[in-house]
Amino acid sequence: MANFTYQGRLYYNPIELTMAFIGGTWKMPILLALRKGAVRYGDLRKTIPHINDKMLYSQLRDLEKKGMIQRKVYQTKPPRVDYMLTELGKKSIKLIDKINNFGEYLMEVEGIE
Amino acid sequence: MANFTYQGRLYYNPIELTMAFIGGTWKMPILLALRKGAVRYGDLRKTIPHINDKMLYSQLRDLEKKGMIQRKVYQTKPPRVDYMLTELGKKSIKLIDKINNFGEYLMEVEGIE
DNA sequence: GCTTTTACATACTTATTTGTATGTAAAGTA
DNA sequence: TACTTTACATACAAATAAGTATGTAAAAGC
Repeated sequence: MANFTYQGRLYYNPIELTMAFIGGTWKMPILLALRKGAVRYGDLRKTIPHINDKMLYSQLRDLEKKGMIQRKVYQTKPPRVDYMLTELGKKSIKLIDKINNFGEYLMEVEGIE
Repeated sequence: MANFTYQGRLYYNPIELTMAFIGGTWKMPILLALRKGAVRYGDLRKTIPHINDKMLYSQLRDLEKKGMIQRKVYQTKPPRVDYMLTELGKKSIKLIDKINNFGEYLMEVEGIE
């Protein structure tokens, strides 16, 4: 497995690429929040605990750039914007569920509740 | 799902806990390198591309502290130290494979080779 | 006419992660 | 006797990620 670049960054293996798509503190919570269908910006804010505007908007932009989510703007005042998973985004959900499940297993093993 | 702490850090959800165990640039490559059995320190260095001593040793310490790997020291000169997966570490391999597979899928989709 | 709402956007600071350079012990090798 | 090997360890710097504070437009509500 050789190195490769994607969107101007160098990667050493497929794992790093996966993490570019779903890694960091907020991407997986955002993707999970969209699993049932379109959600507006303000509702994402309310649904995802502890997230702030800068993180939400910058991660939404990045997920859009990577083709994981779609943005839909309604020309109303005040504005309304919906976000939804693309096909690629939907494919990531199964993996994110597994990552979440492993975390729950760890909580059990470590006696965390 | 409320917040919780583990080893002195605060977590908001199980995903973050999983990433504490297998996340970062080097933990998954290290764990995969141990999947076939015990490997010595020096061989890990040679097997994992681009890793440096500081990253290897600090991630090994962290993985050990989290119960993912075991360390076995042979009292020889120069020293020999083997690392191997614990049961918990073995359980992580299936998940890491899935993360790797998703990355390979992304490479296909994005036309990276 | 002043405040609120919505969905951002930017500047700046802080925290976390990663990388570089260098050092160590103690025996074996040239 | 000087150099190499092994498995670390530490100080420090650079890079990346995350968080804080503040601002914007334009219409609707009080």
